Amino acid sequence: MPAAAVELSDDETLEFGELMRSPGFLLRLAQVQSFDLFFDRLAKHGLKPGEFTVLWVIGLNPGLRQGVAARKLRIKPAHMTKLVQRMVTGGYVERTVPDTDRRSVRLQLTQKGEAFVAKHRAAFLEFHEAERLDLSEDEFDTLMRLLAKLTGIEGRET
Amino acid sequence: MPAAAVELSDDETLEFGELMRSPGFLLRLAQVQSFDLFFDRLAKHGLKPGEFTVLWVIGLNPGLRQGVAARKLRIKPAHMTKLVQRMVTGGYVERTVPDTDRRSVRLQLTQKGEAFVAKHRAAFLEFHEAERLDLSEDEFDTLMRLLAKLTGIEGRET
DNA sequence: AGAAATTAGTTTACAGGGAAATGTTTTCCG
DNA sequence: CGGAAAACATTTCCCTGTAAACTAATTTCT
Repeated sequence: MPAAAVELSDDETLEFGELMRSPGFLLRLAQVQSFDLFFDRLAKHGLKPGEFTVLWVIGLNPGLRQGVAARKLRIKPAHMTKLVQRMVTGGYVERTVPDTDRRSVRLQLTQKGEAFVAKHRAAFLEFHEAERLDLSEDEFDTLMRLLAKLTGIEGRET
Repeated sequence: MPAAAVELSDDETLEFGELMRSPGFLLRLAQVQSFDLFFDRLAKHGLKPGEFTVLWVIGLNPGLRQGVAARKLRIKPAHMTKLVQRMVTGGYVERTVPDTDRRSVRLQLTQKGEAFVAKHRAAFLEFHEAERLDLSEDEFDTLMRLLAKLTGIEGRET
């Protein structure tokens, strides 16, 4: 073998090159990490990120149309159907078909659903803090703002 | 019906509440969006984000150990095995089991693999720009920096 | 009004990725 | 040295989420 073995990455340090400028790549990494953390912290409460998010949003927007929720939360309609079915079966959500447009479905929390959200609200909010990892408060705010802008999301008021 | 119908979200505007401060939520939204854009732009080149990323990284780190790649790219070992198998079958990647440690597997691109990466490099880099959407250059840089910090990633030099 | 097109949600059939168990090879340590 | 434990990758099985086709209701066009 020649004198200098090819710059071999036998250690744990990797060259990423332009990947470090790739939003898609970094976003995926960050999201997977955040997901793992979520399970570490909240799985014991019986929370799954998608399901709890949907309950949360229905709670804040009673009478929400199922399709609107799917679009805004970027959940595919087919999947949303299953999610909602599970939540209805579990007794957390109620479906209503309004007379004005009988194609659509409106969602609202049952009392059990309200109670569930209320019960886990604190753990959920606290988790946001954990996710900051070692970002300063400013950095965290900036990150939230940029992600919101990137996704074109806009909540009402706060 | 009573005078003021419950604050009904029959329109398309949604209240997210504290979700707007949830990294996990915003990261997922951003990542799904980025993914969709990737397919819009690059599916015609036959590129899938995961696969191309792996090829890219192997190209930059010849002799990379499969397990290290899995850890760094946050791909589960089981999935990495399948990915690599496909790429070996396709003739893009070569696997070598070194004599010094016959448990491990080292990866490198074949000529075909090199050619493939070279061919699509431009489209891939250009895509990063598209992903900026309407972020300014400063905002984009900041976002990349914060995501890198959040994930604790570090490439060698730039 | 009545056919055509659009919108909403569901069903079915399938692919992608994950957890757990397995088969090897290597390291640790008495 | 030799057996236990660890490291690495693969295989098997399962679950989540997706695409595509479908049913039902509503709107549009003439």
